[in-house]
Amino acid sequence: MSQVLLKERIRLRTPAPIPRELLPLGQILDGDCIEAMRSLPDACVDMVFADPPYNLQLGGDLARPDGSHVDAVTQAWDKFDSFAAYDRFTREWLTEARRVLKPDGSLWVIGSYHNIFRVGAMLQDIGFWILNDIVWRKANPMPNFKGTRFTNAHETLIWASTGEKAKYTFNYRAMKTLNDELQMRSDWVLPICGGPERLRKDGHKVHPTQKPEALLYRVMLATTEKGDVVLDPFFGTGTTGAVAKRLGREWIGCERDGTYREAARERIEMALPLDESALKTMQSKRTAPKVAFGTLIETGWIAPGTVLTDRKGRHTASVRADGSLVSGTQGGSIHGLGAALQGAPSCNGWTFWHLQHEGELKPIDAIRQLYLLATEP
Amino acid sequence: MSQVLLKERIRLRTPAPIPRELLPLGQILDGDCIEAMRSLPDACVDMVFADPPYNLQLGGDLARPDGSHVDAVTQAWDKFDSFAAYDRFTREWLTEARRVLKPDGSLWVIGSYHNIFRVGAMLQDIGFWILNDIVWRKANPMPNFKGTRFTNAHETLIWASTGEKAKYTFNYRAMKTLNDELQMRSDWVLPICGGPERLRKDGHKVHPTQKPEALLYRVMLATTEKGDVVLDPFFGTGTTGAVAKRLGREWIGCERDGTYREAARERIEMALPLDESALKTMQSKRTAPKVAFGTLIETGWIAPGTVLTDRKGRHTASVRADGSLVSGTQGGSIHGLGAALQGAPSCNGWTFWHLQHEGELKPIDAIRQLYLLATEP
DNA sequence: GCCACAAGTGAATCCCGAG
DNA sequence: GCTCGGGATTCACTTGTGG
Repeated sequence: MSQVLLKERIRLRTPAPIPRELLPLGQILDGDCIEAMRSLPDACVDMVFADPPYNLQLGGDLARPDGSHVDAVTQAWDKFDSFAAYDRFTREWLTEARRVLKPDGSLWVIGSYHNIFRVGAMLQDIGFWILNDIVWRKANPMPNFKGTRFTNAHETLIWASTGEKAKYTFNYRAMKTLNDELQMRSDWVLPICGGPERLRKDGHKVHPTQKPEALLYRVMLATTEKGDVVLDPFFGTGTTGAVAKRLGREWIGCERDGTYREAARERIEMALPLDESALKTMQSKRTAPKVAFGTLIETGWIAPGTVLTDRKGRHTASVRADGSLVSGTQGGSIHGLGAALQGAPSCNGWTFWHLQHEGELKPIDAIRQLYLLATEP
Repeated sequence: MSQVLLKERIRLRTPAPIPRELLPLGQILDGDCIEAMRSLPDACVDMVFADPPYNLQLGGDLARPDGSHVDAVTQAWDKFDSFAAYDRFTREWLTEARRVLKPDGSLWVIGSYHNIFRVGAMLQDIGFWILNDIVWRKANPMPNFKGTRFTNAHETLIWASTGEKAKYTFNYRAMKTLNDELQMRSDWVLPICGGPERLRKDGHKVHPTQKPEALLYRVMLATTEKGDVVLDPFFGTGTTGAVAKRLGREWIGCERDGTYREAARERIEMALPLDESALKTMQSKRTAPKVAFGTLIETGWIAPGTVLTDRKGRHTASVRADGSLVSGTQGGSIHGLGAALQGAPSCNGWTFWHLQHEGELKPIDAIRQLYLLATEP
């Protein structure tokens, strides 16, 4: 590593990235997820997707420390014990998840009303910063047979960054495209996992709570980049792995049940990765190559002296050779002058300023689009 | 009282009911809700509906893309120093709510991801038993203006009994009728409170977070009987009181803000019948299922990489992972790219684009029909 | 009166890289 | 850490205005 780069890393307190070959990519770690995660280095994964047990009877993990028998009379206290035990378990795996996450990574957890409130409160306590709660609205839920409550027709996911100020990945444009050019909302309507997707053996479900691949597809497409590493501490039959493989993401799983591990391996083996061109998604302007207004002047797409107006013709300005605008005695960048004339704190000059083009009044952003199209490789 | 009844009460440890004239029915108690609730006897109300502060923790100002200013919740009542302070507050009012609830009564709380996980965990800790979590899917939520997250399009309600073995009221039949003879689900689509229902004074909303009457209507119709007493510790402008009056329930409110109390009194006095549109909304069928093209990709009905053509095979395009299409150097949504390739101002991509399906060239709309058929409840 | 169009608004944890 | 400034970013619905 060059001295310059090394110094830069030290200055930014950014640890060197973990070499990929040191990570168990594409592997299902055997055993308890907390132990398994402890075998991973700090800050090595880009996303954690967790589908923890919902119920409070978690067997070995949640046995009382002293192994004492619970008397039926003390049932109320037992509940408190169960919640406390579940909370301890939750704190432990969330803490490990936080440790292995890169600072700019994010966490997803899915749960139902039995556990999601405890998980959500705990992850806030630990320092995660909730970005959204997402409702998976099941298109075809199981009815409430006894007619005693509302049909439980949804599950809740929490998406959280590693802290209030932390950066995170959100592929806004891809989500908007996926949702017919409307912003993707926090409620997702998706069918439950059934049909050929549902893993079965001898006519029985292999896993009781197999999640639909569509759910993981949206999660990963929204909040990871191609090549990112996704960790699933409750791997089950490997939905996370299968979708990661399809979408060109790396994955690591933890699962202590051998039957699930075996089913997951087989399944992921069969999954087909998408090819490069299909994986490309609509990119936002933020990540698109930047074009300065001055470039349009230099390259002759807009001539110096051109008169720009706002959409209503209330303000006019003239383009100068250096790409600045002048309006009366005021001058400035397309953004600065637009803001000044409106008395606004800020202004996107690209959409504020218009010009006559082919008989129509068009925002100068349209000219930029033409330029981009023409110079596209 | 007969000896038999008295013995029965003793056996069931059921205290004699509180005489109604000792309760402040139809009154808004002035002051802090915890103090106000302490003035009520034990086990005297059938339902508590609570809309506590959400502890939003908002940052600076937020502007819309057009530069206008978003009117945020900046009231002092939503400010807490820390999660710990919020938790203390939550524990106190929940404890009082539990005390004043009859054993067979139930609790409703509404919140957002900022607070609902803490409230949910706390009420479980205190001994409440969650019966359902309900998602209020807003028909018209505020968008995410900066494109940084999923549009926060829902709020969460928790419905809980006083304990695991407690009885509770659930009017199954009424809910099924309200939902066009289908079981009422845990996700409710309702518009936010606006229009003539929204209380305004001098052109400004009286309360920043007034809840729609349709929401309270469904809550009360589902989980109380006529004549039941409903307590709202965070009464605000009295949506709970207005709906209770409409539905023949008794109500008690707590509110420390005089302006809110005054507005609530006036409003409940008027007891305007729910207007036609609100009623219609409440009783309408679920919204027609809308399927985005992206959903067909996520759910595997159309694979990324699939080649689409128009009916005559003049144009071809390839499907990408986010549901966008790419044709040569051009990309876009099914509608946008269709329009661009034809040089048309607009295009219905669903009927324009076709694919080979079972040996025939079919419009992609046919696949959407198959998907709808398969996921129909 | 009606239609077309413009303007306003709702519980919101709402930018980010360069220097 | 900070500031500075370029420039990216909205959906459904209601109300008001002008013709």
